[in-house]
Amino acid sequence: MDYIPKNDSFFDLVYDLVKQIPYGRVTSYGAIAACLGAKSSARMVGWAMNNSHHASKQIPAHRVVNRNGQLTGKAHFGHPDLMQSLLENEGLIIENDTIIDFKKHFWDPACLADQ
DNA sequence: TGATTGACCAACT
DNA sequence: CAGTTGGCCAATC
Repeated sequence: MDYIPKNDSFFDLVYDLVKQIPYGRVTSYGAIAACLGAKSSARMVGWAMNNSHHASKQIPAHRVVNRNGQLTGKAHFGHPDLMQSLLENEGLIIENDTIIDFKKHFWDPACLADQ
C-alpha cells in the first residue's frame, strides 16, 4: 500500500526541509525537529525518513544523520554501504560510519517550512 | 483500543 | 564515564 503524505502532515514538512539540504551538506534529525517546532521530535524525523522510501518524492535521506554525525540510518538504505558512498560522492569523508568534520559540513535548516 | 516500536536526544543514575 | 530512562508523536501489532 502506497503511503501518500498529506500536505498537513508533519512528514511532508520534514521532506520539504530535507530536500532543501544543499549538495555536500548534512544535517541532523534533532536540527530538523527543532526547526519545525515543538510539534516535532527527532523520532518523528526518523519516522519520516523511514517512510521517505514510500514517498513518491526523492528524499536525500543520506544527508540526514544523527547528532553525532553517525550514519545510524544506513541500514535502511538499499545497501548498508550505500549511504556512506553517497556522502563520499558529495565530497564528505566517512570513517567508522561517522562523518569527519561533521560540524564543517553541517547545514543549519533555515526553517523555511515554517515560513 | 491498548501496547509496542521507531533512521533520536537529553537528562539522570 | 557508561548504561538506563523519559519524552516526543505516529504507525504497526
